[in-house]
Amino acid sequence: MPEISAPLIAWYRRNARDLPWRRAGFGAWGVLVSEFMLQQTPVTRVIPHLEAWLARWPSPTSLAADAPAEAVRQWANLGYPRRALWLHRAAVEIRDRHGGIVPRDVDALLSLSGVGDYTARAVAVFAYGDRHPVVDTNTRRVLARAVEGRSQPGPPARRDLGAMSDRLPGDPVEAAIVNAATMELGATVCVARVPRCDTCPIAHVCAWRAAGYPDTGDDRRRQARYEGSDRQARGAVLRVLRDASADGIRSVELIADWADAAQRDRAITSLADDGLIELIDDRARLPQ
DNA sequence: CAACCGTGGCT
DNA sequence: TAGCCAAGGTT
Repeated sequence: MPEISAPLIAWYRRNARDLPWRRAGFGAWGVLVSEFMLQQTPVTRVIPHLEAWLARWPSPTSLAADAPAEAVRQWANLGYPRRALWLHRAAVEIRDRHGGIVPRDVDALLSLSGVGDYTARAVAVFAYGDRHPVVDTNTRRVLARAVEGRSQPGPPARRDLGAMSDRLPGDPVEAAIVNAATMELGATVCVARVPRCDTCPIAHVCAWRAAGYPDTGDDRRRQARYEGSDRQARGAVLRVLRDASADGIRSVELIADWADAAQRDRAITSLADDGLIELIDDRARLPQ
């Protein structure tokens, strides 16, 4: 496969979106918060929440000083609210184990709650400028097409990290740009549904294009239906408690009119198991 | 490894 | 409209 770094870097310099976390001096805490919010949530939805979050909690220690309930409430309707809980836990861990400074070491980052392979390396690379492969769903789609000649990536695998690492320049600054540019290309040009190959800076070396854009199938798992799901019930419970006072409300009044009573009970107990709500006597509330 | 975990916009 | 998709992580 020919060199793709040079055209990617040139393209990125001209076409990168102006995103808050790309501003100079945005800070490792801001990058970490942004990466939590960006897990499975579109950029356009994240930006206003990110700015409100950082205005309220400009440091890990400021967040750690508040109750988890405040994090869950501030998270609002961003989705996957356990990310709010994990981000709060990570802030406590950063305060207690790292002197309030977001760690730079990948293994230290990986040990934080809610931080996995992607987020750990994204912080190390984009906040600190170190040289690591950063592999997200965009990266995997770009590599699947440009390198493997497939229409869609397979399920995430550990070897994706090595595959990306192999094509990073040796210079950490350039490597960081290639990481960001590959993600950006996947997010804006080499998109999942209708790719814009006519404007792609690496079309001339794309294996998928060379093969005539074959439909190689899609072995990704389909998302479970949301309507009528336990997740929907959990979301409804949590929405009520976010809007309630700190005392919460009586458990029997939680989405009392939910059609499936067994599902309602499952939602409440599983949320309590997850630590997203507390059940005290006959009441339910966010975790204090 | 597969299942599970929210929410909203887009086609 | 119903399904797809989104800067993933944990169990």
